[in-house]
Amino acid sequence: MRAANSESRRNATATAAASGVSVAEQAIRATGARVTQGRILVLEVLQQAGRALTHHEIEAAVAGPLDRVTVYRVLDWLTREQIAHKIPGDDRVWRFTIAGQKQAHQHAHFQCTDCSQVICLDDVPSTLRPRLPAGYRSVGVEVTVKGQCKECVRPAPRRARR
Amino acid sequence: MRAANSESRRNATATAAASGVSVAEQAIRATGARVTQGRILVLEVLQQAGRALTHHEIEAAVAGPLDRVTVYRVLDWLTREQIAHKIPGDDRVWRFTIAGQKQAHQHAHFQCTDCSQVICLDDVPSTLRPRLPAGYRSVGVEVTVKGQCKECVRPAPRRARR
DNA sequence: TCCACTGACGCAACTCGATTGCAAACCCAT
DNA sequence: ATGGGTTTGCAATCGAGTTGCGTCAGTGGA
Repeated sequence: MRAANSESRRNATATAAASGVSVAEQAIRATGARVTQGRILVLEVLQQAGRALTHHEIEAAVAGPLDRVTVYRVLDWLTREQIAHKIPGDDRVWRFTIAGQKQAHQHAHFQCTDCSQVICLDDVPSTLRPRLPAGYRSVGVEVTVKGQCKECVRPAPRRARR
Repeated sequence: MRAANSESRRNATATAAASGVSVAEQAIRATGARVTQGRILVLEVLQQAGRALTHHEIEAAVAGPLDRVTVYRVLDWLTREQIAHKIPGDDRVWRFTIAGQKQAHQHAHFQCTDCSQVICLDDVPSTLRPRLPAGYRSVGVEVTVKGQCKECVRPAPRRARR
């Protein structure tokens, strides 16, 4: 996962390569907050992953320069800025993805019951609106599909877990 | 036999007093496994709570005789037997409810963003079936409504959290 | 370009829900 | 009642996430 990074990052950010400024950096600068190495690195990792990543995975992908706690804090900040999205899983571990634009309050995820991996699902029936008891206020709806991912459908399940 | 739930639950105490055997005990006996004090007590607590309870709340409700670890193990067993339902929350704490009959694979919860309390929602649009990537297998769908509960809608939010 | 200010970082210690190992206690079929 | 397989209680442990604090570095002004 590490080795592929710099390569694909260059591709994914063609415009950035031209301007010398990555899309990640632009997104961070747009918030008005400080643009730091940690924020750039973590955001780039998230942007390249096609799925939700755990803190562990992110830390490993960033590989080296960033402290464990810093990764936590950056992720927390990204979540507060609504650049990233924090997902609770069945293994008591947070997972993070870049937050799409449309996904604001209606979002769907798939979580594998075997390896706990989480991916985002795009097409959600946005008409979903369960009835709440009187006095309750709905802010958003999360839909999580449980099942087995492509790898885990086959005989030998991946043993990931965390 | 397992699910004598809904209506008889209200009279659980009375029934138990009359017959000497609680609905909880009956449900446990129906599994074929051992009927122990711990299992009976925990299940009764769950049956009487109208909402999802944390391990802490259950331990407190059982009040005394049961070890912390035993409560964990009983809850784990109840979940495996599908008598109870284990819900991941936004505060990294498991919550448990008695599992209804119909709710097997389609289930909805409400979780308060302020106090983290979880309640079960009954009427879920069972037509919900998001499209998965090729090779993925769906087992069930969980719908979680985020928002504020009756208490937390008002000015002063409850400070529960864990 | 330099400087000062403030927010971010790194490190270490800590929290707390949950899990595990093992001996003793318990349930229940015989 | 009894044997033996399950459960329980206790203590130790795990691990994701958090906090406190001194230092470092991005940023805006001189």
